[in-house]
Amino acid sequence: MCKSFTRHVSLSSGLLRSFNKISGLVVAVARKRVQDTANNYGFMQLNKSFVSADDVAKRAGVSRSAVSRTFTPGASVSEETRQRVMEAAQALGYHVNQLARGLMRSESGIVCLVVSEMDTPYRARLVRALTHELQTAGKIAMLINTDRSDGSVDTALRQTLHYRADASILLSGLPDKAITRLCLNSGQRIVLINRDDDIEGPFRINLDDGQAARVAVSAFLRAGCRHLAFANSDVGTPSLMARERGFIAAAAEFGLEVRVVRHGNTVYESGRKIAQTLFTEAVWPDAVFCVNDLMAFGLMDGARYDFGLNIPEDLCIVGFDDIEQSSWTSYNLTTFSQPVDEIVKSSVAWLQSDATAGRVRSANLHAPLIWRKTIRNKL
Amino acid sequence: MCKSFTRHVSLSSGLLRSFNKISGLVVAVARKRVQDTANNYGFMQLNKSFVSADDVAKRAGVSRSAVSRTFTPGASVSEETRQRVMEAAQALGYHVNQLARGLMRSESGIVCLVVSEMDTPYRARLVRALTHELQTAGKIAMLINTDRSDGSVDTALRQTLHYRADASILLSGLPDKAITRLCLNSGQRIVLINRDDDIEGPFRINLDDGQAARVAVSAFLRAGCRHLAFANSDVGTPSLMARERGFIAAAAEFGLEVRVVRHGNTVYESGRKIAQTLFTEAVWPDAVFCVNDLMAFGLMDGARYDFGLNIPEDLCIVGFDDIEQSSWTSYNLTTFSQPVDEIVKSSVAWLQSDATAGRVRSANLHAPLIWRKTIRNKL
DNA sequence: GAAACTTTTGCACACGCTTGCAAAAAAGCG
DNA sequence: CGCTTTTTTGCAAGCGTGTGCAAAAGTTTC
Repeated sequence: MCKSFTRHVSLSSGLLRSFNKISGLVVAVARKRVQDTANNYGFMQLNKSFVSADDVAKRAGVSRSAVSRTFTPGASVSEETRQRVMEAAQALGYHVNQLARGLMRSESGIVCLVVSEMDTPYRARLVRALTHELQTAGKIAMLINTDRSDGSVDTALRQTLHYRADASILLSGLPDKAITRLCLNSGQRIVLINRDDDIEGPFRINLDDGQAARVAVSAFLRAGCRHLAFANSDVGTPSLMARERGFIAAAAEFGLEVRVVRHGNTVYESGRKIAQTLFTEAVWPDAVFCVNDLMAFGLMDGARYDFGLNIPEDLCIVGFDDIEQSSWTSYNLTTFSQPVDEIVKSSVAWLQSDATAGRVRSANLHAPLIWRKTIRNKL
Repeated sequence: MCKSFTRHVSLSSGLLRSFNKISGLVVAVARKRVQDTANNYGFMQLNKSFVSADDVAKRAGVSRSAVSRTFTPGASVSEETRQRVMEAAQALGYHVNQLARGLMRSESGIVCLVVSEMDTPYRARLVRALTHELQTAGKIAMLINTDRSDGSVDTALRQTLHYRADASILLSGLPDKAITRLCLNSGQRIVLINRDDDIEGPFRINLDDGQAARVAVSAFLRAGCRHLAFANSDVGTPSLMARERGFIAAAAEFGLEVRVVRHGNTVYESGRKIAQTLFTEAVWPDAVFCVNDLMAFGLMDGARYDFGLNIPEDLCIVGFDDIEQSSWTSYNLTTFSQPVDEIVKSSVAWLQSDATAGRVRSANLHAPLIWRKTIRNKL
């Protein structure tokens, strides 16, 4: 309200400003007094709501440009004024307003992570690694949760436009092509992780799912398994379907059929359900490739506790992701490892690469098999 | 570079703008051509890098204020102009620049989540729920990872100032008091989740750890346990220490001593290690309160696979957090449930509450015990 | 149809910052 | 010391938005 008051006083900009600051100061002191009446914070209250470069300039006795240059790497400032500015900034608790800076420069430094079900172990790990890497690259992550159903990815991408994000990284869902193009036209860069599609423009990171599936088949065969099954979710994500196709194809090369069961999401419960399906049929599988570790755990628990099977003696299992729980002794799951570090590094590297170069369009990474205890050595 | 060129052409603002737009268009087309030479995107290239309210105004034949008011809820615009504006905005792909809006209004709509080890199941769940709730409240979450060691929380809080966040929610770590005060003075609101401290100003959410510990003790006693142990990490987080103190005190009321073991972080491995410590001693505990579910799993696996114990016959266990894995059959852990929904709701509600009211300072929530299978019924 | 009132609209300034430009200061040089 | 070259500095315009104010347009009332 003191703001609106200063509005219709017609003074020179300088006078108005200092008046504004003084009245702001009064408010701050008053507010503080309510909170801790006992203490005497007289000195600390010198900063108003948010300290601006103007304030620092005034205190250091230099122009605002000097302040700006002090905080702009590579700008021309003499060592002396830089010192003075830094000192004043320190005293006042000044921080460059990135919002305003982003307004002038074309980049905001913001990168949006678009992700649903982010408490899934694999996703959580990815988000952690991404935020870390982005931070060390001088960027900051905005997290957009697309859990709710209403065309959420598109809404999310629109959000990224609101905040003028430099880039968006999609860990889940696929946007409408029109929206994608809108983002690209707005100068935004887009990274798709494990969600292959045919849109031109985004950087796509994928794993060699087919290759992994082949490795799984030969591992099962070496263990003497003959009845292969594949546990998938029924959402039909491209990378999951690629694993399924690869597995079936590789098995076919050895003249084996694959019992495919698809159910629900890629979660523990689904694996559990699939175990019930598989082991109430006439012929039981002796090897199951689970499209994801969580489903593998559900399947293992189902096999063990509902049907009394021993793993790996009666049943061999392979998962995918190598989440932390896979190394827990209760599961000790043989699984394919998501190269999280590589994914993250290549994403951020691409974001920082020269926009005009535009050579690289995608990365294909390898997921190595981590051997633990859910595939027996021999028959 | 075409930008820098327009800079030293001295034209009227209007002309300069349209020139800028045209040259931007040329660049966009050129860039696009490289990508998909086959297609003809002639029409779609009409939008330059980022569409501004000016562009929309020009196209709709109204003033820029009209555009602004159209996108400002509760502003005075006639239905007719609103229509025209919306139409133009749609056609051009206009999105309000929240950065600029945040510059004018005092609030940016940004809320920072400060968190380390965010791939921990409990933290991940909290982050997911928080981002969701913030979004439905019209705010957006910025994620700040404080994994690296260098005074990271303080650095993080400084980051939140850079982006003029309206608020920060701390899920891990505790900031220096000076920094906290700086944030508060800058008009930022702070929420501390499960990290009690004595700073005046932030909103603090805590659980009744002492009460939970008492419940655990009586549950163990009812099961006939007599040798109580407490598995803690050695980082000394306040809430963890509160659980420890509460457990010891409650046991003391029944004349029982507690064997306390502290080790490492609150992770699986630490629980595993603690099992090795406990079961290589002369007298074995028959009940262990683990400060967190992850440690409980490690301890269970250690007890089962390293020492051949049966749970709950030989050993009763209680955890804390009720993460998803606790309900998996391999563990089936009896544990205290973090009231994530309540935590999230009360945080966001406080953020939206009137700043000047300032009545509420903290919330104390209840963590109910979820009964599963790691405490036996009777002796 | 004029007066009184309400709604809508455009102008212009402000938000906090960057940056090109030209003037001022400092440094180098013969 | 004067001249040239380099570095530093302040000015002012601009980024894209919100909003008070007053003028314009529309509406009601008598």
